[in-house]
Amino acid sequence: MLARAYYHVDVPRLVDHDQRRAELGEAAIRIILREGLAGVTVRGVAAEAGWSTGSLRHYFSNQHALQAYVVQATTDALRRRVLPRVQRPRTEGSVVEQVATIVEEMLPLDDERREEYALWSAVVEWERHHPQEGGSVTWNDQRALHRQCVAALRGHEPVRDPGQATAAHPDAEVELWAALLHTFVDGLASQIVNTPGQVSAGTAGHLLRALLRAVPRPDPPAHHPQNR
Amino acid sequence: MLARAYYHVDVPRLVDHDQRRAELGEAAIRIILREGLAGVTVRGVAAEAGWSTGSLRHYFSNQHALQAYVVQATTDALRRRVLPRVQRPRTEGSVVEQVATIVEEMLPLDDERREEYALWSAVVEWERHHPQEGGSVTWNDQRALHRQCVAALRGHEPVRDPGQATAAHPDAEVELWAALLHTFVDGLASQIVNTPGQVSAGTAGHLLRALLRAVPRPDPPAHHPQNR
DNA sequence: ACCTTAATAACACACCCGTGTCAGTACGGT
DNA sequence: ACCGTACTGACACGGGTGTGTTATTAAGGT
Repeated sequence: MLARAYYHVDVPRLVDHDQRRAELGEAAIRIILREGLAGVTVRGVAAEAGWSTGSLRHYFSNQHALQAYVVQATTDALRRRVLPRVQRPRTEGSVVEQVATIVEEMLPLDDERREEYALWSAVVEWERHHPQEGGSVTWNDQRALHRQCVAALRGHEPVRDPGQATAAHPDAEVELWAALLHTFVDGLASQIVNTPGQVSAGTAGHLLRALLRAVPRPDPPAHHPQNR
Repeated sequence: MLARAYYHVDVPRLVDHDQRRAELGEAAIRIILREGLAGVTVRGVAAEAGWSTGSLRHYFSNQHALQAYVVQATTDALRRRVLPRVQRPRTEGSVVEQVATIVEEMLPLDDERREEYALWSAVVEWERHHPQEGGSVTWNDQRALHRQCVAALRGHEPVRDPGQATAAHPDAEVELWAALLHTFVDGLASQIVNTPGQVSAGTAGHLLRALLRAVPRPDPPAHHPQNR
């Protein structure tokens, strides 16, 4: 018995657990988009993946474990999808337009980004109902996007002289405007999804650019140079 | 038979239906605050009010009818509670401070306003899942608050000369800043409830006042005149 | 070739839900 | 005093859910 156990221990026999869990995650994401995170039930996910509940319970002992994994997998997938788009280098157009295109990558302006936003909202909702002592995970991503906005707003300073621009715009003020922008983006996203007929994608773009134009700059340009 | 029906028709016999429905509404509101709108079940509300499901179904034939009534009652209650606070006349402090106190009446900064915001979110969520052809009801309230912000921002113009201020600040620009403020408030509320440890009431107040100070004015004051 | 064991699937149990039905109760008009 | 009717509460049915148990299957090491 002991000798035999020595041979068999730690040998995954048939299937790749991680791959199976990934399949489950994809099925669960489809359900989240269809019915929300509350629709992620043991039976429902198993049926969506074409399994039985018993098989699913071999990989996730609890509904809680299942949902926790799905939240984690969704967060990772969103990071892989959204971050490259946000961090894509931008050189064309005015600075206002550059920052606007960065921010618009995060807004639910078309079906693809609406899906991403719905998944993101599900993750945030999960974290709100299951606060963990290690702090919020999504808030770290929020801060990453926050830093992205900071970097973009630094580019908002006079482009000719990037060396001493920090004197005109101290870090504190840039941080403040990044925080304002961050909050404004959350509000825009909230309005777009909550009042679909009232705030359209075009309206959101106009509001966003209007706010960006109001960011104080050392060099006041002509009247409407960055308009279109 | 016909003669008797003539005497009995339209005579409510024992209880006041409206009052009973109001009792139900209060019980349902307690459940919404505890478990969300999805927790408003026929059985749950009846138990919360101390009734049986059969009695409840005498007043609401469906769960849908129950929830629709609860949403309507909640909307009315919120209007009665929040609007007077928002529309309270403000004369003291700088204009930035006046507008800030107006906006802060709508933010979930303490337990009372957190409750109101939770109820409001439940109503918005209901309207998102049950769009009605008559347009959004809550959007009308949003627009009322929007107009309140417009009026407040008009006061943001030079106080000495309210007559010709409309020339310096045309209506379009005031409308734009009111919309920006409206969106910003939504984002602030969203951040406060979604990331409780990260955006405190004080942070929200600072961000709000920073944005308000950035509203362009014809008369640039001294460096930090309205700071405290 | 056999046998252990992971993997799977089916079922059972208890709970909660919406909804329908129906018998009992109490009030108000006659 | 009586009777109809609004009101009330209890139960039943069908469906869904989480979770635990158990039998069946198949693969891999010996």
